[in-house]
Amino acid sequence: MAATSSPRVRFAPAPSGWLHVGSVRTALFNWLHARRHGGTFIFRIEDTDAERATEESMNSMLEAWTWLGLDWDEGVRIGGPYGPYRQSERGDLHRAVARRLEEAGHLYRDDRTAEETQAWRDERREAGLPPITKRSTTPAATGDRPATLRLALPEEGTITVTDLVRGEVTWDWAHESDPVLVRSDGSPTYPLANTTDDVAQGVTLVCRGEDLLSVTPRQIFLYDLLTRDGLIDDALEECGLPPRDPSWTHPTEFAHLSMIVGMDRKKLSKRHGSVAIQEFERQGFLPETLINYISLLGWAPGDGRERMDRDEIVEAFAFDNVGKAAAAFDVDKLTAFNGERIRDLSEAELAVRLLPFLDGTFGDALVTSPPSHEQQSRLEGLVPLVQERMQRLDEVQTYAPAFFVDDIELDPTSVEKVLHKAGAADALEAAHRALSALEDWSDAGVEQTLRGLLEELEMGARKVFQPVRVAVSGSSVSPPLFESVALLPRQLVLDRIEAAIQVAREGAV
RNA sequence: GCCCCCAUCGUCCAGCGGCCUAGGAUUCCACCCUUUCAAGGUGGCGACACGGGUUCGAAUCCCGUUGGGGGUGCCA
Repeated sequence: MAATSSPRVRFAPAPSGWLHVGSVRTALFNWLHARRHGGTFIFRIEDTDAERATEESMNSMLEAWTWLGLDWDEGVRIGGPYGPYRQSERGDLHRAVARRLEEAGHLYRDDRTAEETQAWRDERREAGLPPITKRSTTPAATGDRPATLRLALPEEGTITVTDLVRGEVTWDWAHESDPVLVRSDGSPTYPLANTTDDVAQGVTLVCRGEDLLSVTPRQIFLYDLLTRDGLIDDALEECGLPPRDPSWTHPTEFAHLSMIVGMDRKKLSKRHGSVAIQEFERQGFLPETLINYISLLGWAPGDGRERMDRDEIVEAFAFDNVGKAAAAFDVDKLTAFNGERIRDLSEAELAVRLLPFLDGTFGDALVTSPPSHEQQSRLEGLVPLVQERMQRLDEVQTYAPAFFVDDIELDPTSVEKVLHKAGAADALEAAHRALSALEDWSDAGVEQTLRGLLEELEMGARKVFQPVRVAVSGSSVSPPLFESVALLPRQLVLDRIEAAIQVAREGAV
């Protein structure tokens, strides 16, 4: 059937905390697979744990995903034909499914409290026995206290899953503990909700983190129960939810992605610097850099390409070339990629991207929001001067003050190293005189004038240009000198040189 | 403890039995360019975890060891 050839995949995060790089990698690979094969990418929110799920977290995840320039075809906010897409709004369905499963004899009641179960597990472990809960060894519920509903998994035999990245993996049912599907308070758990929704929404391929690999056997077992005898369809109808497409079965393909770790091979965490996507935005990483870099964590197109845009990645993506080993997140390489991408931007585009780092959105406000005409043209003049010396957009903040603030502070080290050296005051006085008289206030004009000083003073370029650089930019490290001078108003440049002459004289005494 | 997964330069990947004296990227170092810092160019350092097999031949296949990771929840 034609309908089944079009994949349906989902990204289904639990909304607690921020979206971080590990989740983005999982979501991205799902998205890539959908786009590569003309499929559907579903953004579902799994907020069954009322204790941890927050609205704020959900919103920030959606924002981060959007910032990355990615979209979704069905899901929260935009809806779709198989909603709702927030699990908390599908509780009726999950309960209806549980009731039918129980009626069919697949579930059993376990009325031990969480504490009792935990104590039992500890005992088993101490005795060197596996703490596996099975129907045959669980004491019958008495009926007079709240009980959980557990799914009765097979007691023996094996199950083999063919994973797209891991190959064949086999488990022994005897080692699989019966999962709780319904808590003693009647609320559905992840194993129930996740599985039910995958089936109800026609998911064809499940791509997620390796941490969920061990959960796959019970999930497949459940998929089977749900689709057998139209159980899911009856439950859907009972709850007044949209029916499934008749061609759907249940997820048949799995892809478990390895973890992303820090450079120390430990689980990625705050200790490794940024993990939240918004943090990268704030630091001046381009969304396209993140997409490119993250796509290369555990995957490569196979032809040696590394710098790729989104469409190129979509075209080359395949689970066949996804690696099994955990990948370390290398900020240095990400940063190098980012620098290259910044250089690839047009000057106009870079100016737009730089604005949030100048208007106070991120960091100090050096320009008004929106910028004045004067500020805008100054920015446009600044862009070509800084473009090739930035790895991250936020670095513009080290260069920008000299161009947007009248009073600059002179860097003490630069003063010491440059202004307090013999000849500095002479060079500055000569520069002041020459620039005062300059008629053509342009890159070429300034260059010609300042170069002319070299012969006149019989001094080396370094001896002449460095003092002027410190005077005008405030530091011995700055964008190109002539262009910087030409970009500023003459009077401002002359004032700065004059101020620097005072400093140079003081140091010489 | 038990179950499962993983293992090529510091890091990310290529390699899928002979093309490998192991290739690219990144990092680091050197040199060139240069008025600073960059960018750019050139070159260099740097890895098949270990031990057994299989084979004419192994980074590639099998077994074991070691080392990492995940799971073992009324979290997801």
